[in-house]
Amino acid sequence: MPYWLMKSEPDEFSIDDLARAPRRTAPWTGVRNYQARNFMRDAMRVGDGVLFYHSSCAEPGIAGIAEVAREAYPDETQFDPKSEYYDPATTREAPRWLNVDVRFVAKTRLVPLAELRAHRELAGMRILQRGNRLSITPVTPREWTFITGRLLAPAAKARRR
DNA sequence: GCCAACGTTGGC
DNA sequence: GCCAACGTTGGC
Repeated sequence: MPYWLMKSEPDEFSIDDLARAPRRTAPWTGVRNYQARNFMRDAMRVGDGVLFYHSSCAEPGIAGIAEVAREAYPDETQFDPKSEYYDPATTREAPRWLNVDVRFVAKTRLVPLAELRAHRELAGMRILQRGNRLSITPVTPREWTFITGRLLAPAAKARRR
């Protein structure tokens, strides 16, 4: 199953906001980058795993786990002149921007960027590459397993001893 | 606030 | 289609 990392500025929409959302589900609106949009449109499927990443904040890093709850459909904010994501160039007939819905799975400890960088196993992650700015990036099954199984479950590891 | 990196725009 | 200028992202 495919896995993803999705960035959000916690001041705008945090893992806590997702946990408090009705049915713990929210539309991932505001993506205005074609590569990120295409991931949603072409590859994201219901049930895909999502690492919820907090960016542009005091403590950037992975803050929780979510899952794709609905496949891509037109992003309403592109039609709303009052929205900061308004796009006057798009139309209802041919919407340019899409969003998926994301459902809360778990809040985790904050795994800081520096910690991700410290592990060889994660060296290939898109988020760690120089100049990476994509707000949605694929995560390999290996990376997913390493992060969710090892970085996020120290208790389970301790029990095994 | 700085700055590197990258995407987009628009003139030609 | 090229490419310089400009805007944005995001860590520090």
